[in-house]
Amino acid sequence: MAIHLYDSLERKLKELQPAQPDGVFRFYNCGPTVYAPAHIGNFRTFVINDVLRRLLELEFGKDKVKHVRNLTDVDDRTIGQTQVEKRPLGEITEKWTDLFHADCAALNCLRPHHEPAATGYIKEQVNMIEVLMQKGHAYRAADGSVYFKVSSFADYGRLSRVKERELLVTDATADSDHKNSVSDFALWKAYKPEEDGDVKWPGPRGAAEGRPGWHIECSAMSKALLGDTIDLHTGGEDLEFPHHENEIAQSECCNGVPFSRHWYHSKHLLVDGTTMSKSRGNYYTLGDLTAKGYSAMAVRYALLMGHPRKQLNFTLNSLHAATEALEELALRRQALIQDLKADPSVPPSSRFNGALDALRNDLNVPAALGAIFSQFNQMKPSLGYSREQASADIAALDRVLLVLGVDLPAVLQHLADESAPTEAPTEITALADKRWAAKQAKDFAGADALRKELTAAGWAMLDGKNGYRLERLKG
RNA sequence: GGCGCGGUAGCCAAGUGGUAAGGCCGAGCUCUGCAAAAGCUCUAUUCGGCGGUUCGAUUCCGCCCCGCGCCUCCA
Repeated sequence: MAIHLYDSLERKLKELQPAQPDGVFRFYNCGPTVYAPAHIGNFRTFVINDVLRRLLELEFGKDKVKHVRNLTDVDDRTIGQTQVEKRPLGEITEKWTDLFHADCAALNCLRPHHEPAATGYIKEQVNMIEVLMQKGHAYRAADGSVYFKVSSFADYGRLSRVKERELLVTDATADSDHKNSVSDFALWKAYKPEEDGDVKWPGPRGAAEGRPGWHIECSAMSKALLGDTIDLHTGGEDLEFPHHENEIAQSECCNGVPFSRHWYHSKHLLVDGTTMSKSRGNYYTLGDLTAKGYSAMAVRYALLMGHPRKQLNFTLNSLHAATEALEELALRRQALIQDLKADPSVPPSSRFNGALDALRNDLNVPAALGAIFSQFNQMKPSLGYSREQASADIAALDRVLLVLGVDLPAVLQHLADESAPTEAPTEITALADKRWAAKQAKDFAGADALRKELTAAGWAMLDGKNGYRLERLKG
């Protein structure tokens, strides 16, 4: 079964295949703007793209996928942050890039093969703008900025059906600076000393010094790293318009060939049934969640619980469900291996092919998870489940979990860290010792009374054969 | 106003023209003095409402109600 993915441009499921004769699948995923910590909504998109990349690698081979994801390190927001923090742009973007990478690693996202930063490709962007100006698709405005002339590209609006829209004229659009038309968008922004600090580069021929507009970076970096026509371009639903619409216009007018053969947009994450916002108090970063004791792997799993093309409602409740589901999987896989002496390094069975096919079918992750559990629930060391079967089945499980990027050892590690004996205060250990003694003396009434005291004090006493463990009660 | 999406058990969430995956929560049982752990089992006659098409619709069509997202620099 081949991989089929919904194409936002043609609005139908299409098979994914590399176009180039080298058989390498080229895909570009719009990355973060590094001016603040990324939130879990951002990560839903990146995790989905990570699963897609892993699936492509399974399908075409590990060395047959080229994944590029950019870092937007110069734009209104990053520059705005230099004013807030009173630090140079580079320091700020480096700081947030580092955190982004740490979060990605914790979420078990593979590093893209290339992660170009916009400031590293100024020359390529300037070149592209110059070509667009030469071809009459762009013009210099009075202040030295350069704008793309939307009316020069007949196909404009095909992706987002923008022509069918009534553009809402906001202050931002009405304040068209020096644009000839509200639809035109900036390719190059002339330097404004009062806003831009020392952020500026020499501009395209005939333009003022300044900085690139947002959209051009993806066009230029995609061209530089993947070529004029790529196999797939992805991003969050919000990027469909104007960002991707503008990218198509720039790239196709510059290169004269189709920009991307396939477009894919994942839907946004909702939190508590509505869009995330700081004022609503439903805005989470990965750090916010891990600080509450949840594992990053559980967050990844929770972000994968819904279909990528449907808004997913994330709640602390669903994160708890994710945590429990993952632990169940990890613990039972481990128990199977131990009980049956299974060896997962054998060739995989076909047991989880249904889950894999669900992924190949438009990245239906929730269906895949359902298939995983219903199959996994049948892997019981009861009647006739042999070591050989278990080995091959677990190998198959591991393969599909690898595609999902679900790292079970990390789950077990988190579990171990969590239940590591926490230092109990001496009065608690004294109570526990007393209870243990009472129990040994078969004074069960006394033991129960002491357990109650411990519970009231917030501690659970877990009896073993030869001793006990104390665990802090949650909540 | 425009574009688009969705309403499936307490929560999250797949799905199909032929009669509802899965996870969480909850319940019962077994097993251990108790507790925990583990094991077993159960948990939507029903898919927002009303019509229509059909032998048959949650799945197709129409209308209505409700919710959500996006609409020039937010993944």
